[in-house]
Parts: sequence; structure tokens; C-alpha cells
Amino acid sequence: MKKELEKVYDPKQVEDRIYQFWLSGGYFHAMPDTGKPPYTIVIPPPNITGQLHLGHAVDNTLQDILIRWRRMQGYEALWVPGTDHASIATEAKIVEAMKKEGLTKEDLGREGFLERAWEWKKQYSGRIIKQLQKMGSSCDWERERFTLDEGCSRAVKEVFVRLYEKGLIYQGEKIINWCPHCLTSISDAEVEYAEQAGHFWHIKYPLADGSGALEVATTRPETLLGDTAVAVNPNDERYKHLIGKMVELPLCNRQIPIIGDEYCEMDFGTGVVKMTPAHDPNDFEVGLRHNLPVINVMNPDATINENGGKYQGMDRYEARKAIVKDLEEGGYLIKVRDYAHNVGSCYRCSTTVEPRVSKQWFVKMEELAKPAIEVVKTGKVRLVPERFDKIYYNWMENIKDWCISRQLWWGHRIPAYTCADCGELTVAREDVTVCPKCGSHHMEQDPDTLDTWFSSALWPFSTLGWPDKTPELDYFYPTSTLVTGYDIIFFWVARMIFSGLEYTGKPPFSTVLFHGLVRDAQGRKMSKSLGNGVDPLVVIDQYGADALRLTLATGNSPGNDMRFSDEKVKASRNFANKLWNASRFIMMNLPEEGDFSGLPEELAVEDCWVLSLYNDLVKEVTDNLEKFELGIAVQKLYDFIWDVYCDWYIELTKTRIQAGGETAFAAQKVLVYVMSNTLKLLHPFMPFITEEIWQALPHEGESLMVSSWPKYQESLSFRREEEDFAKIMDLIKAIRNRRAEMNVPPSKKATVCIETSCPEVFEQGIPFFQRLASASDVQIGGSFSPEGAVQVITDSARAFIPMAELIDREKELARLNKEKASCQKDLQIISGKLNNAGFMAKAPENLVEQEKQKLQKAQERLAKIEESIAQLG
RNA sequence: GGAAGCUUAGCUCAGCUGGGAGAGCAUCUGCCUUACAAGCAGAGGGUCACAGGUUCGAGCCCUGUAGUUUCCACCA
Repeated sequence: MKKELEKVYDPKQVEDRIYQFWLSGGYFHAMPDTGKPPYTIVIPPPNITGQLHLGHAVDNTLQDILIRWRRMQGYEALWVPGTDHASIATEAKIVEAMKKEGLTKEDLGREGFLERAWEWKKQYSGRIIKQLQKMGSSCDWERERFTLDEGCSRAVKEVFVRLYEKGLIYQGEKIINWCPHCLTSISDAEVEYAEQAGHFWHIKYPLADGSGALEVATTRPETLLGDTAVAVNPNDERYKHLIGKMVELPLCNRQIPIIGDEYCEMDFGTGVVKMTPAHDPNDFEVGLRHNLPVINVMNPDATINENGGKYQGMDRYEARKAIVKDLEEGGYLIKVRDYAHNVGSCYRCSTTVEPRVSKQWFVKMEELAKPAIEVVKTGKVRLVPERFDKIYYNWMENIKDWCISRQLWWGHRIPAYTCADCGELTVAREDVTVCPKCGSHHMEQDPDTLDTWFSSALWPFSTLGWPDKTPELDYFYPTSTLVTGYDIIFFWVARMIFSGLEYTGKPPFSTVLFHGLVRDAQGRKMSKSLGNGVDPLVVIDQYGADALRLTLATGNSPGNDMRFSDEKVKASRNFANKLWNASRFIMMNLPEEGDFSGLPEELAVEDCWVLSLYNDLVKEVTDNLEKFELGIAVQKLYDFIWDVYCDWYIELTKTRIQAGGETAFAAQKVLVYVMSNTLKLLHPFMPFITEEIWQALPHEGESLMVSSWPKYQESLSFRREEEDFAKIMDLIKAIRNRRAEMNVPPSKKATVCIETSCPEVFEQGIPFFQRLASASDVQIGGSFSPEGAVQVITDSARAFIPMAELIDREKELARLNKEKASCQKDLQIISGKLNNAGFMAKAPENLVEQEKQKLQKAQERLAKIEESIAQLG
């Protein structure tokens, strides 16, 4: 048992070994129908685009805290791990990598490209899994899944077919957001808007009958090539008489009509808007109302197409320049002014999106959204913190149809087949090779794939076997808690909720715990362009996984962003070291043999004190965890371990331990008891070091991680002893304080004479005054001579420390008078309350009682101060 | 345009359903006290953004104002 441990905790010698130990014990594996209540978390599957960053680190730390805690509480705790194929992001990365080799997608062909993509997947998902393991994540690796694996693919097809058959999935020619770089459609949620400095070009559109001209203002002159009308407000006195007339479209040699539509605001710009239905969502809507032709003037890569005449082949920005120049030369350009406006860009590659009319697949949302709103309203799904409810409702209530088709190869291919002979469209779960209408064998599958979020929306149940009725699905679904960042509430959380309800009839989880973003020390978002990203593996290498986890958990409150800095990790590392050394102290004094289970029969006052505080800690930490206040929970553990256990309790045991024998053994039992149980409470937060120490201490059971979570026990509540010991502590602190003020070094010991009305309490503290308050000798009794003694006064005692040479009578008097004044002020406030009729009538009883006690203490204290002053004066 | 969060010590942040303001870091003082100097013992430092209101009592609840961050909308 007695082993000499390193002075400094070295996570490198511990973490991998402990993780292997857990793995080989099979502790992460969960099974259905064990008779225990289930607790389930599905991981937000990280994208296989690269490696994990600190955002993932918080996300997974929080999940691991919850899952480890529930496991210890006796739940069958399942944490399903996995990764996301991230169609658009991954495909972009692979294309980029291929570009360096001079290859394009088309060079490889669909098959070849997919082969390459699977290679990529293999490499990166493996790396991600390793990173998760380095963090200590207790996922059930036997249940690892991938959004594009066979099971998930089956679920995706099933959902697609069901929705299609229900009429909730349809194909339509609509205006969608198009990314000219990724060369695919994207959904509304995937567009990010940012204000950009631009211009407002005022252009003259001459009336066809030569009777004048209209002044049109636009931010995108190049779309003029696709204009099919000019709109004015039908109530606009300036222009309403022109509705129905034609204007000459500059540079295009075409005439387009003037239409009246309320969409056009009279007091914005010139009150005249050019209509380009093919390249603006609003214009598209107006176009539908007025039956305007749609002229697409751009290729997928946003270069001008054959409809753009002489501008064909130019990039949209080149074309803009050229057109502006031509307009100017042709005398059409009236003026240009600066104008800041919002521009949408692709959330993956930041390229400015191009609204584009094309044939895509959509999910009809209205019907799906209703029950999804309902479950949050009724509390069947709880969002933590609650304020996200509003954001969620706002989105769900104004939801538009979801564009789910993507012009990509990496992803779930749309299970729709068109007959080349008769044109019949068939949607089916299995591959269709024969046309069900005409019997033709010329069937072509839709080349497009599905939005990557279409498959992640099914994640909570597809990973448990759905659409099959598996025991896992039956037992672990609906899942318990979803932990994720608020940045994907629409992309993912909202879509999982309506998906779960629609396909399984149940909400996919009962609670969503949102965490904030991890920012850098200056509060900036971490990003590649700023180069301020932090690699969790580097942090782990430097400080250990426990230190990283503690840093991310400390001060973490739901929905709030946090700052990350090296200083914080250092503080966490220091805490790990503190804990390590506390255990070192216990072990270096531990006898080889002895029964360390349970507590000694006789408890000293300080034992009762620490046990009572520990017992309260159990209750509080558990309560905080129940309320998802993980940051508060860990703060309490930190404070207890450092301040109560290390700074006080360990010091208090030293006398007894040095004395040896039975009394030492009793102290050691309490030390071990409180430490082992506190390790349990801390384990979810810092799994490695707690397991390592727990294993080294006398223990029962195989592993801390599968030991049982401590419970509050009435028998460990010692209020009386807590109060008694507080009196001793108060005096120790007061003496230390006095000595420090007077610059007396600890090595200079002195007698401490204690005058008190409760000598029996202070009797118990004699060794502590010696050890912790530099007392050479302690006398407890009636009255002492204040002559030549430093006086220290607390609520329950007056101590005299003879140090004549250090005492200046005048100063001493001044100090006592100051103390008196402050005490009187206290008294005034307390009695003010107690004399307040309103307070006495309305304040709760226990509070009034508390105030009365305070009053009494302050009175006693004042009496002591006054006595001291009288004695000196 | 709409909505939400934040504003507490020099810095970073806690502060649960209202009951005399806290931690870490930083600063200052004294200590190598045989678990730990990645430590120990002390100290200083806050009109809890501002203005009203509710209440016996407000950092906390309500209203408004300012600053700041974010989300949604997208008037060309």
C-alpha cells in the first residue's frame, strides 16, 4: 500500500492506461433490458472533414459528465458515438485535395470519386474517434455509427419514400440558393448574411414610346440581362399611369413591361424596381403573380450564359463592371452612390450565393412543424436554457419548405428513378430497374444526393435500428438529453424534433442542453483565418485531459459563450496536482493493513465537521447536475476539495496521524472515506485522475467509474459539531489575521489564553491552535490579564496572546475602537430589521430567528470589545 | 425592421426559487510549516451599467435608457 508517488501529477503516465483499463472492463457498453432505467445520449456526430476543435471538446465533455454521472447513479447509460458524412463540406475538401493533384471530380467519375471519399472517411473518422477517446469520452464504441452507413442509409430511404407517398416530399421548379463554388443548391438555413459595402446604380430605362424614361435603382446591374419587367407601386402617383406600357431594356435590345405590384416600396430608392425573376427570390414571387418570363442568364458557376449576349463567359463581377461601363457609355447611367447591404453567402465556403431557378426536391414543412412546436410548448421537449424556446418557435412558425436535393456525389442518393422511355417517376426503397408503368429497363436514378442534415435529422433513432423494431430502439428511445451548441438549433435540433415525431411518433429526446461557443482569450470567435484556434490534443498533451475538461466545465452555464485561455487550463492543472498531492498525503501515512471501509466508531469534532460538509456537498452537486448546472457543481467540488479538505481537514488530521495508533487510524479512515467519496463526485468531470487515485486508495469494486454515486445521509449531518468547529476556526483565523497584521512570523510561537463561555468547545481545539495558530501553549479558562497581551476577539471568545514587546497601547486601543464601531454598525443594521414591523410581519420565521441569533452574537462580541477597551483604558 | 443575451473587483467570470456581494488570475505582505512553491497564511480592491418602480427587504422581479454581442427578417 505504501508507495512513493511522484510529487507532480503526470497525466501522460495515467490517461492512456486508465482508458484501456475501462475499455477492457467493457464499462462503456450498454445493453437493453437490464432492469435498470435507461439513460441515453446520442453524440452530435462530428463531421469527418477534419479534426476536433475546442467546440467539440466542450460538447463531449458535457456529454461525458452527464453519462458518467447517470451511469454511477444506476442508469443503463448509453452514449452512442459516430460521425457525420457532411456531404457538402467533405466533398469540398476532397475536391480541393484533388485539385492539388490536378484532378477533377469528372476525371474520376462518380464511382471513382466515391471510392476516394470512403478512403477519406476511413482515415478521418478514425482520427476523430481517437480524439474522443483521448478526452476520456465513455462512448459505447461497439455501437459506433456513421450517417452514411448501411443502417442510416436504409432509414433515409424509408423516410424519403414515406414522405413522398404522403405528399410531403415533392419536386419543383423554384428559386433556391445556389453556391457557385460548391456547385450545388443549399437550403435557406445554409445561407449566412453579412453586410457588405456596395453601390446603388441608378439606371435609365427609356419608355418604348419615346415619352421619357424611368429611373431604376439596383445593387446588381449585371442581372439586368435577365430583366423581364419593371415594377412600380400601383398607388404611386408618379408612375401609376405608366403601368402597362413598355420600356426599352438597356444594352439588350428588348422591350419589357411596366407592372404594378405592392412589393415595390414607393419611398425606397427611386420607387422603380427592375424585375429579374431568375435571379432574385422576391422578383421570382412577383414574376409568378404577373406571369413574367424567367430568363436565366447565368451558368452554375455564376458566369454569364448564352442569354447574356456579348457578356457570355464573363464572371458575374466582371460582367457587372462591363455592363456598368457600357451603361455609362450609352448614357444610361444616371448616378452611383455607396450603399451597404446584406449579402448572403454559403456557410461552408463563404462564396456569395446566387439565387437560381432550378428543379429541386423539397420537404413540405408546414404540417411537420405544427407538432414540433407543440412538444416544446407542452414541455415534452425542454430546451435548456429556456430562452431558446422563442427562437425555436419563431423559426418553426415561419418555416419555409426545405430544399433537400444537392448536386453532389457524396451523400445519400435520392431514391427516385425516371424511365427514359415513358418519363414515369418512381420513388422506392429498393433500386428500380424496370419501369412499373411501361416495363422499360431504361431507368435512371436521380443524380442528386440529399442534404446532409436530412440524415442527421434521423440520428437519434436511425442509430438505434429504426426502421426496424429493435430491442435497442424500444429500450433506449426516446433518448434522454441532447447536448449541442446553439448554433445548430435550426440545422439539426429542430429537424430532429419534427423527424422524430413524424416517423417514430415520439420526440427524439426529452431535454436539449445548449452550450455556448468557445472563444479565444480576447473573446473572438476561433477561426482558421484568425489562426486563433486551439487543438484539444495539444492542450491535453501539455496539461492533461482532466485539466482540459475541468477548464471547459468550470464556469460553464447553459447557452452562454465562454473564453478559453492558457491561464485557465493552468489553474485546472494546478487543481489536478493539488488533488494528487492530497492523495499522496493520505497514502504516505497509510498503514499496510486495516479495514478502511466505513467510518470509525468515535468521531472527533473535526471529523463530524468535514463529514457534514461533505454530506451537504453530495446533495448540492447532485441537485446542480439535475438542473444542468454543471459549472456550479464543479465549482463546489473545487472549493470543497481545496478549501475544506486540503487546507483545513488534512491539516487538522496531522496531529492525530503523528500521534499514531488508534487515533491516527480513525483519522485515516475519515480521510479515506471523504476522499474516496469525493472522488466519485468529481469523477464525471475529471475521470482519469479520480480513477487513478481511487485505485490506489483502499477500495471495494473494480472501478470508480462503475461505483455508485454517493447519496445524502441524514446520519452524516452534524449541525451541532459544525457550529462548534466553526467557533474554533473563527478564532484560528482571527489569530492568524492579527499575527499577520503585526508581522509576527509563524516561527515565533506564543501562548494563547482563551476566555470563553463555552470552554468545552475550545478544549477540543487545543492541538489546532498549536498547529494552525502558532500557539506554543493553550490555556482555556475564566479571565486573563490583558496586560501586555495582544487581544483577539470573535463572537464566542476572547484570546490573549502575551507579546508585550510588540504592543503599542495606543494602537491597540485605536484598533479596538475601530472594531467597536464596525460591530455597532452591524448591530444597528440587525436591530433595524428586527424593529421593522414589516420585516417581523412578513419575513419567514427562520430568517427572523437567524437575525435574532446574529443580534445575540454581535451583542456578545460588542460586550467583549468594550471589556477589552475598559481593561486597557 | 423584429427578438434575445450580456453589463458584478484591475482581468476572466460565478451568484440557484429576492434575505447584509464571491472565485480564479493579477497586485501587495509574510512563510521552503516533512502532501503540494503548480504551494501555505494574510491584505487591499466593487454606488452589482444608468434611471425609475414593486417589496419589510432588490445584483436577482417589473418598466425605461445607454453600451455591447448574437439570432431572425432581407427594401430592389
